[in-house]
Parts: sequence; structure tokens; C-alpha cells
Amino acid sequence: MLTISQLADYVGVTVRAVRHYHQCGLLPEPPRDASGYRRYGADAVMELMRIKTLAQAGVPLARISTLLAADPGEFARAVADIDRKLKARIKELERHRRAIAALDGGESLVLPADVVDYLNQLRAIGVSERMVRYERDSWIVVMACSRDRIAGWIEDKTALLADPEFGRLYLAIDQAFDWDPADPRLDELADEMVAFAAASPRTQVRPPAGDARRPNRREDVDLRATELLSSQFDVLSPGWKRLNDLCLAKAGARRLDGNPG
Amino acid sequence: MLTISQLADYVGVTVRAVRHYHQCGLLPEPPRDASGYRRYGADAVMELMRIKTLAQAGVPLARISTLLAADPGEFARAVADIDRKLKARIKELERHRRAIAALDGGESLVLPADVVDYLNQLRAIGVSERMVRYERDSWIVVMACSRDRIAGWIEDKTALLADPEFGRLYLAIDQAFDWDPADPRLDELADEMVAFAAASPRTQVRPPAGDARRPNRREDVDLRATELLSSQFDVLSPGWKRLNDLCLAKAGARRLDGNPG
DNA sequence: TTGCTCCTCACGTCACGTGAGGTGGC
DNA sequence: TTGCTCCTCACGTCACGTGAGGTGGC
Repeated sequence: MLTISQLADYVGVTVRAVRHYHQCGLLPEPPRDASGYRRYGADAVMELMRIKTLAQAGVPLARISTLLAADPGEFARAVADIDRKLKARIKELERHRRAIAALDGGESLVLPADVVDYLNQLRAIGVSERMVRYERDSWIVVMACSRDRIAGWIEDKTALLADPEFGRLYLAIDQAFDWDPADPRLDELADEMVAFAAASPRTQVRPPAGDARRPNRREDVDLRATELLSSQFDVLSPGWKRLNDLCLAKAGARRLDGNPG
Repeated sequence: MLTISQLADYVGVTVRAVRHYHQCGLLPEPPRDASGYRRYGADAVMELMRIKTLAQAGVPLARISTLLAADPGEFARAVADIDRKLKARIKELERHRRAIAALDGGESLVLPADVVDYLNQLRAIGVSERMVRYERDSWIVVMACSRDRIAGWIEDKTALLADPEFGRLYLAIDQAFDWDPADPRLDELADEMVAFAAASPRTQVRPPAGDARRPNRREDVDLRATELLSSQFDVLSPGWKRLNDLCLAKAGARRLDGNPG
């Protein structure tokens, strides 16, 4: 007859695990010898091997005990189910392998492919990494707020980028971040932005920061989203702040909606 | 800015998990709004996505926090290591799939292929399932005691089975289990067994149960193993008991070693 | 006002791991 | 006698789950 460690070693589990299985009634307590030591026979080896096989396959111990008492038909169905779960788990681990391989890929983890494409188009036309990050963070926050409303937005934005005039304006706004508030180019740029917004009414241009004083009413998820977005960037550069003011003044009473980011 | 549930939903973790990551310092606490609610930005989304990706890949939270603070080279090495572990885990799950498929296969789970082959050869020559189980349980117990000494044994046993005379004797012993102790065939069988043992000195035949009175000294692992084996079957049939006595008597002073099982 | 979300304790869960303190076999 | 195995509590671990009891937003 076998001692507990002989049993455990042969089957490939720890002694503590065997005692644990006894404690929760999964493996019956064997007879004891004169010293009070547990002594196991071949039946315990086979039972423990079954338990180990199921436990390693991820079956909870509570379910193993009901399984071992089940009739062959039910057992076979359960085994098929466990196999399905193992297959699914393997697929899942393969997805996790791809996910950790993309860990240094930055955006692809947190944004869908079309948005990542859009950000890469910005990079391709020479937009600064700072501006791309501004865009990226905006998309992340907006998507987390209202994921379903984004599909149309990203299409519009990508279409806008096809217009070389929009690309030129975008790059100028990007550079204006570092301009002095007194820089005369800001006035010129504001004129062009207002003109562009008037020429393409469907796609409205708004100065970078938007109007932060907008009340927190339940008007429109899109409006709230863009507000959340602008509130995230609490400090604007002096150049952008000036550009914002100029645009608002030039547009006069007409409220400008949409933003270049 | 995002609430905790918006953050959790977008990334695909529970709210409780986010709070847990705060508690163990894995994800920094964000600023609170006027109501004391946590408010998250895009940075938290990216950080949480990294944490989730690593955690789902099986990386302990304690290691994730050191990883996220590591330099790119170290991080890349760690990611490669995680990927190796994921690959190994996938291989392991595939082994588990094969293991649970073999759950109804009986012996193959607990015995090596050569022993399973030997048991199937016994079945092929007509040995009863009761006797095969006796053999199987003996092999299990002996293997658990001294796994390495078994290689030669199973070779010897398989070679013995090639001798038709041995097979005939084995089948007769199998059937003798049910014979009446007064059955004259027992005397005849004992004669044949002793003669066979004398003719093939290398492979000694011993009556089924062996001598249970052997002292528990540290002589030889093989002897102790066979003792363990016989002590496992605490009740012999009257037929076998008589056969045992007859063999011992006929062999006289000469001790018979080896057993038919 | 009602239902939903958020907050902070704090105990529960699962499958054991890990000493603590003691006995038995060689 | 020494070192190893065995025994029984009983608390610890890991990554959260799950109420408990209370507040804030619409």
C-alpha cells in the first residue's frame, strides 16, 4: 500500500492537494495504518488521476465531484463540454498572444482600425506627434462616452482629409500652438478657417478648445462628448487661445460648431 | 472625462477590478469631481488597457506594476518571456484536451503504454477481467513504489507470455479462483506450476498471494513491492488459497519466488 | 420621488500554500 | 540520536466578487 507522498508523486500532485481533496469529500479517506498514516491502493491512484486530469482542465472541484458520480452518458456530455471550453480557452490565449505583441503598438490597443488609420494619415501629411496625441486622446474619450455614434464621425473626418485645403489648414493650426499671440499669421489663419467653414457647411470647423462655458444640460450626446473632450485639455497654449478668440470674433454672432481635432 | 463604469466598460473589465488596481497602486487614482466621483482621461484608458492585456495573459499584478515602470528593452524582454509562457500554456491545454479524451480509456491514464499492452495481451488470450484488474492494480502499486525498476519486469513478463505453456497455466490459475478447495484439478495444476518453475529458473512462478508473513525488513525494493502488492488483496478465494498451499508443499523447502500476476 | 451610479469598508471565494507544533519510522 | 515523513489545525494568498450601508444626479 502507498503512503500519501507516493500517491501524490506518482499522480503528479502535491501532498497538500490530496489532503485538500479528502477535506472537501472529493477523494474518499483511505484506511490508516498503525501510526495513523493514510494508506492508499490502486483504486485511489485511478481516482486521483481522474480528479487531477479534470482539475487541470479547469473544472471546479465542486463540479468534479458531481461528474465522477454521474452516469456514463452525462459524463460523456460533460467531457465534450469541457473540451469545447478548452478549445475556446486556447483560442483566447492565442488572442492574448496577439494582444501582448501589440502592447508597444500604442493606439491599436485602445482604438478601432479606422481611427488608427485616420491618425496615421495625419502623421503622413506632417501633423506633429503632439497634435496626433491630442486627437487620439479625444477619440478615446469620445468613444468611451458614445461608442456607436462614432462610425459617421470618423467617415466625415477621413473625407475631410481628402481635401488638400483642409490638410493645409490643419497643419497651420498645429503650428499655431507655438506662435506668439501677437503673431500676425494668427489673424490670417482665422480668416481662412472661417472662410473654409462657410464654404463647407456640412463639416463645420471649430477652434481647438471650443467653448468651455457650455452648461451641462442633456442636449446632445455629441455636444457633451466634444465638451468632455475639450475639458480634458485644461491648459491651452497662448497661440491657440488667441486663435480661438479671433475665430469667435470673426464668425460674429454665428456659432461655430465642429472642431479641427 | 469618464466615470469609472465608462472606463471599465470601454476597456472590458469590471468596476471592481479598476478599484482593485487603484488599491494596489497599479493604476494611479484619478482626480475626483465635486461629488467625490473618480474622473478618468484618455491616459487612464491606455494604462488600464495595458494592465488588462497583461493581466489576461496571466501576468501577476505585482509583476505588471514593475513591468510598466521598466525601460523599453527590459519590457520587450519581459513581453517575449510572457509570450513563451503563453505558448507553453497553449501546448499544456492541448495536452489536457488529450488527457480528458482518454478519461474513459481506463488504464492508459495511470500506466505506461508497455504495461497497457501487456494487460491487453492478457485479455487477448482469454484472461478474465477480474484477473486483469488484479494485474493492473498490482502494476499501479508497484510502479508507485519503484517506478524505475519496472522497465525490466514488464519486458520479462511480456517475454513469458510468448510461451504458450505459460499462457495455459495463467488461464488455469485464473479459473482456479472459483474452484472448490477440494477440486482435484488444483493438485494437478500445482504440479504443472512447480514443474514450469523448475524448467524456467530465470522466471520463477509464485502462487497468487505470496507469503504474507514476510517480515518488513529493508531487503530489496522488489520484494517489498510484491509484498505490498499481495497485501492489497486481503481476501483470497478458497480455491487460490488451496492452490497456494499445494504449491508451497510441492516445492518443499525450496522457496518459490515470482508470481503469476 | 424613483432608479441608477457612485462611494467606502469588509468579509467571502477558490484551490490550495505555508508555517506551527507534534509524533512515528529507520 | 538525526533526519525524514506523516499528522492536524489554522492562517495566508491571489484577484477580485459580493453584499452592507450610505450619498449624489436626473
